[in-house]
Amino acid sequence: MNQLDATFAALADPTRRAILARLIQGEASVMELAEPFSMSQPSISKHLKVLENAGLISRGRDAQRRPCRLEAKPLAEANEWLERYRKIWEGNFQRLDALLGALQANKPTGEAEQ
Amino acid sequence: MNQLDATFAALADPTRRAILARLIQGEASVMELAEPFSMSQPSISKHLKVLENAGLISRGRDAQRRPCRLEAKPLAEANEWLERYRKIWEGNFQRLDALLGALQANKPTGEAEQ
DNA sequence: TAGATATATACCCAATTAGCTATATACATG
DNA sequence: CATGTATATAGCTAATTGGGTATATATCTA
Repeated sequence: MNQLDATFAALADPTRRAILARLIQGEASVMELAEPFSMSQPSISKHLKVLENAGLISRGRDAQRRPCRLEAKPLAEANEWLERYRKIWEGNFQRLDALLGALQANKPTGEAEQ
Repeated sequence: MNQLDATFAALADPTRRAILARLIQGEASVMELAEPFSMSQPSISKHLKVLENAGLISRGRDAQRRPCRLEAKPLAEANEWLERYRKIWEGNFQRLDALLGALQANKPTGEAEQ
């Protein structure tokens, strides 16, 4: 599994995304990370292992604690991959803007706009 | 499965990312999309279904063909999610820059730098 | 050294996934 | 209408995943 595979796979789980979001505020122990979830400690440890294997977190040692910290570089790579598509979605948003403009100017059509 | 789950899960596969990359150039039929891969046609159809369910492509009808086109909006959402982390990785890159600067100024340390 | 606390590992299970082959469906054309 | 072309679906399998419980390991502290 290459880096991008691992990064996107790790991000595909909401528990793992929430853990990463928490780590924006700084290091945290497994207990602290587990607290918001109604999930067993081993399950959280498993999620942390997925994140660690993907290079999205690294871990230290503080007595019994193994504090986790965010390693954002793989996220930067994922972001770069997504950047290739930016022109396209901005194009789409322009079209959406145009549609919204038309709807304001004229009567609403009631048409699905998906 | 929410939108972000579905988007990231879809992006976790290199075949699917390659298909999306191909679609930047414009619409393509299933045959055309399958051509670069040594993979059966049904397997490609399955990947396309994953992309479609994630809202990353939509499909038309042109005689027997079901042309696929890119729908980049969910990618924009994924990008927005990643933007939260930008400050952090840019911080890391600064630190890396600082390290590189130090290495240029002084002697290399030979230390592992991850 | 004997707990207590924090974390990891082993193992089980059900669901999902990614591939395959065989077959069905949709449409075009001779 | 018969055949060819494009695509989808069904059904199989092996591997992976995400959850759980029980237990092991590591470290502090009394």
